[in-house]
Amino acid sequence: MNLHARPGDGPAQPLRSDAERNRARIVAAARTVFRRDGLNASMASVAREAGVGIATMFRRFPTKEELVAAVFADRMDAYADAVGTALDDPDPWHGLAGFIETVCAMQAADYGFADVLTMTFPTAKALEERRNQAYEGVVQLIGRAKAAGRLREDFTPEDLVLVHMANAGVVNATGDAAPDAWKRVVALMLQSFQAPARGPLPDSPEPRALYKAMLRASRASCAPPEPERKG
Amino acid sequence: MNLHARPGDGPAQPLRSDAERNRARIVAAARTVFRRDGLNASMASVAREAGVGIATMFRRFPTKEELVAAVFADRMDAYADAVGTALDDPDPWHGLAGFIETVCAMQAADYGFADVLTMTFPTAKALEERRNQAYEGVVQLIGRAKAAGRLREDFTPEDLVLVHMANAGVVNATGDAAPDAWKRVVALMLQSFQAPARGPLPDSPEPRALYKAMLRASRASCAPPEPERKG
DNA sequence: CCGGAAGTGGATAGGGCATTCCAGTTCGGT
DNA sequence: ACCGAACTGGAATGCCCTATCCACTTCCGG
Repeated sequence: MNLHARPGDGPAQPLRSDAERNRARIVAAARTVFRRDGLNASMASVAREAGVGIATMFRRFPTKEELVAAVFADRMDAYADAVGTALDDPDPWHGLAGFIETVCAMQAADYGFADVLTMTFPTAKALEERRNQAYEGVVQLIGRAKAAGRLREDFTPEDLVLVHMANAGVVNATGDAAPDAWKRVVALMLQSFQAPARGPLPDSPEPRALYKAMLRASRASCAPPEPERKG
Repeated sequence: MNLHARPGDGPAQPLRSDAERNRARIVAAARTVFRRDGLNASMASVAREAGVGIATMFRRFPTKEELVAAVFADRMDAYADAVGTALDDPDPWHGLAGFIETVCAMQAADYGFADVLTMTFPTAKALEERRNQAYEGVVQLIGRAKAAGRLREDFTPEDLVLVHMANAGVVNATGDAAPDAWKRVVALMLQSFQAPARGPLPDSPEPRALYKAMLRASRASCAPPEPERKG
């Protein structure tokens, strides 16, 4: 699971042992905090949780995006793996449905990841690469499920993102007061994905528009309060 | 539309004319700000938008909940009215579907209202009364649509709240980058609500649990940052 | 075991937000 | 026109957040 992989993961000279230790503590703390509070958690709160000075945070992770990338690398791996598993399923519909359920469960278990799936982080190369990799798998999966006549013909890959957004909404709103509510919503969506379609749908959003939306959201989380606009 | 109705709307002696004018400006400003930024907008930003001193805000609306109640009174009226319209429809399924579309459109047009529909504000009597009134209408509507054999039998009133939460998630995530994405999600959900059901669903959340969730959310928006928990 | 590079945390600047206080202003009945 | 009550805005307090700086500490190769 690449526990020691760092963003650049490259030639940059290795950290001194104590620095490496602190780095790990920071990532672990961030994992906890993001899971609990979502991506809106502050850098400061992560530093506190890690028991480390604020400066240490910023030296190691100058931007929240880098921290997010480090924290969710393994979740993204699991996400990509889940697509692989789905592709291995001899029944493509069963594979797709299982994949969607699995991923939504991951969102329910980690508020931070719920957010991550509705955003895009252009500078987090490794993360986005995994996402694209998963995307390609999903496209295949969709094609096969349609070919098998189990998935409605007008289903698009963008619909998957919409599912993530809707699920994030339910998960965030219900919290642990109704921890299983998302399952019902996801089941409902899955049923309407089945072929034959019960009716036409409004157009799927343009991929570019959706990308813009995801970008906007990540910027809102990772570089917040602008000077405040005036009338 | 009760433009001049105030929360208590009662015997409390009338405001001085200048105070009343400021009050109106505050409510108008809050309407604008909440619509644009959702309920997380700060009291301070509303005061700025209104061009009024901060103290004036707090004297008139000591809690954000009261401001929210004043601002969304008319939206809640429209919400209740929409149920009435739906009940007048000779085709109960058509009525229900139209209602859901209408309300989700209201959410898309007003981020603040999108939030309001996923929260509950115990002290805002008028608001909650309207909500309950709408709720009763919805229960009837559901009954009729089931009786007409058009709505799946396991549909519950709580599902409507889940729709609001999911829709809020989509609306918030897409913003104006993909302003119509919600329509597709809502259409999908509607199709899966149709009878006959395509399969069983996980249980609907308990009404009490859902209430707790909605309460939690409103508290998060109206009385935020607790001291920060420690490890 | 020693010295410099690497690393550390606290202090600090700069900004936002909620909330309270108060000296000055405006309203409106007489 | 007057005067007290009602009302006003800004200043002050206290907290949290991002980001940077810097004097001090720790590591580790020679």
